[in-house]
Formats: sequence, C-alpha cells, structure tokens
Amino acid sequence: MVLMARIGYSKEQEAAKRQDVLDAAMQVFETGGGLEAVSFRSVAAHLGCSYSAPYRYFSGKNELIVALRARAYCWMENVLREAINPADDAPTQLTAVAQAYIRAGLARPTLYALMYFELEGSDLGERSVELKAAKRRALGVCAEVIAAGQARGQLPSQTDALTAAHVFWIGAHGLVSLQVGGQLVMGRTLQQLTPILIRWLGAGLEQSGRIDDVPPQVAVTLRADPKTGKGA
Amino acid sequence: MVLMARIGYSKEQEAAKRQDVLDAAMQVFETGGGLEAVSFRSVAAHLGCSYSAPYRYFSGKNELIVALRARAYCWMENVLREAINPADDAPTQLTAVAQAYIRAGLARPTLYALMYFELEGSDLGERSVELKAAKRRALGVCAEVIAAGQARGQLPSQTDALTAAHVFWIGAHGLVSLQVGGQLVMGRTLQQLTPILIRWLGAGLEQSGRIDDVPPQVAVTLRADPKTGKGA
DNA sequence: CATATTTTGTTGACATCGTTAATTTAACGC
DNA sequence: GCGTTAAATTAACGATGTCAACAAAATATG
Repeated sequence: MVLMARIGYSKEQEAAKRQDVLDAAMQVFETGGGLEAVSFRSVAAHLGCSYSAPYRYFSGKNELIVALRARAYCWMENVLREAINPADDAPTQLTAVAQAYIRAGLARPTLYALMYFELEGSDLGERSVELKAAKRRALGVCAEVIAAGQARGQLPSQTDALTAAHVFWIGAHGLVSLQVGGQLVMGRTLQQLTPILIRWLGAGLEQSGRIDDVPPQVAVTLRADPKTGKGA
Repeated sequence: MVLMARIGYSKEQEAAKRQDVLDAAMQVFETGGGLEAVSFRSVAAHLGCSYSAPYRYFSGKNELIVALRARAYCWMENVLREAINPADDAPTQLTAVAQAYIRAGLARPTLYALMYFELEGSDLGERSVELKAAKRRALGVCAEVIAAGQARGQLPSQTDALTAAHVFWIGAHGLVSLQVGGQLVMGRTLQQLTPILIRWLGAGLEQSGRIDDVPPQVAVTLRADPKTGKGA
C-alpha cells in the first residue's frame, strides 16, 4: 500500500532492458533488410521473448524507431569524428568531414535513411530530447571544425559556425539523399557533383564576409498558399 | 479463341481507369493525411469499387505509389514554371525558382515528401520511365533557366546547365527536407538559412569559371567499407 | 521466512493491411 | 443467343500494431 520509493537499481535495470531491445532491433535492421523488417514480433523473436514484451519499454513502434534513429546519428557522429585529422588546417578538415558524411551515406544507405525517417503525422521525433541531442552532437562535429578554423583565422567569421555547419549539412544531405534515392537524372553522378558542391559551398563560406551582409537579393516569403504552394 | 487485336479504344479505357484510381488515391492522400492513409482498400472505397479491383491497373502498392510520385513531380514542375518571370534576368529567375521550390515544399510537406518516397528495397521507382520523365521535366525547369542565362552571358558557362541545376536542386532539397523533418537544431531557422544557401551556391556558380577547373581539393573515394562507412 | 504488492512477461484477440485465388458478373464478337 | 474474354467481387491467408486479460517473477513489508 505504501508507494515504493523508486530506487536507482530498478531504473538501471529498465534502461538495460531498453538497450537490449534496441540491440535486437538494430540487429534485425542491419541483417534483415532495413526498417521494413523491424517489427515488434521480429525483434521479440530475435530477443527470445514474446511479441508484446517490448511494450513495457517502448510505448509503440514510433518510440522504438525514434530510439533507433538516435543510434544512427551516433553512428554518423563517430564517422565524422574519425574523419578529422587534427594536424590539418580547418578547410581541409571541413572537406574531410563533408567527404566522410557523403561516403558513409553511400556505404550504408539504409542506415543513413534511418537518421531521417519519420512516420507521417508523428511529431514524436521532433520532441524526443534523446534524438535531438544525438542530432546536435553529430552536427556539432562539423560546427566545431568551423569554429576552430574561425578562431585560428583559417575561415571567415562572418557566418557563425553553427549556421555554416547547417549549410554544409544541408548540401551533403541533399546530395546523399538524392543519390541514395536514385534521383540524379541523365547520367549526372555523385562523383561529378560532390567536388562541385563542396567547392561551391566553400566559395560561399570563404566569401561570406563580402556577400552575407548585402541586402538579401532573396526575400524569403514565409507564408504560402497551402493549395498551390505559391507565395502570397 | 482468336486473340483479339488490341485496339486503341481498349487501351484508352484502361489508361482512363488508371487515372481514375490515381485521382482517388491522390484525393485520399491529400485529405486523409498522407501516404499512411492510402491503401488499396481506402482508395477503392473512395472510388466505389471493391478493394481488389485496382489490381487490374496496378500490380501492387509500389506501382501505385510510383505513379503518385510522378504526380508530385508534376506539381513541383508547375510550381517552378509559374515562378519564372520572363522579364527577369537569369540570376533573378534562378533565385526565384529556388525560392519557389523551398516555399512549395514548406507549404505542402506531405506532398513534397511524396516526391522522394521510396519503399525500402524496391528499385521500382528507379526503373519507372514515367517517374524518371517527371523528374527530368521538373529538374529541367531549373536547367533551362541556367542554360538560357548562360546563352545570354548572364551566367558563367564553365559548369554545364544540368549539372548546375543538380547542385541547386541538391541544396534546395537538403534544406526543405531537413526543415520538414524538423532536423534543424538549436534555433537555426529556414528563414536564416535560405538566403545564405542561395547566396553561397550563387557565389559558387558565378565563380565556377575560376574554381571548377582547379585540381580537385576533394578526391572523392568511391569505395567504402560497408561496415564502418569509412573510406578504403 | 511468509505474504502482499508491484513489476514483468505471456497469451489471446481485434482491426487493418497487402496480396492471391476462386468465383461471379459484364462486355463483346459471331 | 452463345461462347469467349475482360472486369470486378468475395473469401481467405499471413503479417502487423496494439490492447486487455491473465500468469509469473521479483521485491518490499511484516
């Protein structure tokens, strides 16, 4: 009748079980052909428990997927970190990070896609602090390189590091995402586009001191007609 | 017993039915909350036929989705075409197209996502000539603007138009995709990033004559270890 | 240690989905 | 009208997400 004071032990046990479920889910994901193969039943079978047991640790499939996505971001973070040679200067490090991102996405397309997967109409991913932190850490690798380069005077400081990192992230993600999805048309290849994209973005960053403070040629219209998608 | 010579009439009828199914599917998609709501059963109900009838016109759900994706590309193509003011010069048109793309993606995120949706492990989308043509037409809008600008001497011709269009497409898609997926972190907004991205890419394009023929600072490694995602 | 309570896991069930097969209905040439 | 072909319907199968009822194990309290 007395409410038990929750002690740390139980919570650790619970977290460990959560990780076990995630391990199994990740194994199913990696061996069995992506998210399609990840079901509560397959994961439970791979784990040796009944198909409804994981519900103790995940409210539903959404939550499980969100946790898997966080793992995918951790993977990418590690890939990016390992791509940095501390002896290099910042521009070299930055291109190395961009290259590593693109290469990793190509090498493991389903794992890459997992990072960005979201069930329709679910904002669970946007609200998960765990996932948000994983994203921040991964993007942070790029931002740190830029910030360090700016501090050393090897990169212009006009654009703040995190914003610049976002722009590089945008470019790299756009490239990988289109390539993985088979969206590049008419023989344009990633091999051609990668150096151009990186050079162009690099040109923008290096010139940001000159161009970022000009009155925006582009006036971004926020509101748009939901029916046509055209601006107001 | 004699095989009936297939006459045009029958084929037209068949194509019309296909379009009817697609219309219903699109309606379900737009009113019922995205692809999740599109099932053979819901489409058939919306169409007043039985749930198995559409199998006469689509081999399975994959094929139906691929056809829907083609429609999404047509939508985007129209949006981009309407964004072009023939009186403007090429750089202005180019930024207008980029803006329109981003604005449309923001205004109709689920329809935007439909363009790039692909069931895992299915290469049906990559092989559909209909879808490929729709992609080519949409990307062609951007490529035509650049090509015309190059012909008029308003844009440098070092990078061929279609490749340059790809780079802009990559950037715009990366931006919209990250924003729609709620991936932008730590308060960076699309309103901040859009002008920067467009300016940076514009800087790259305008300077491509100077930088695109330097020995690539970035040596793209094609092969990578599938296990770690790191380069060989 | 024994019991009461909480936590954890299992089974059964339901609705939905994609898909296929068997069957019925409609259309069409002769 | 008849036979053949196309089109649509129904039934059914396996799989999935999810929940509720129930059993088992663990743990706190006396």
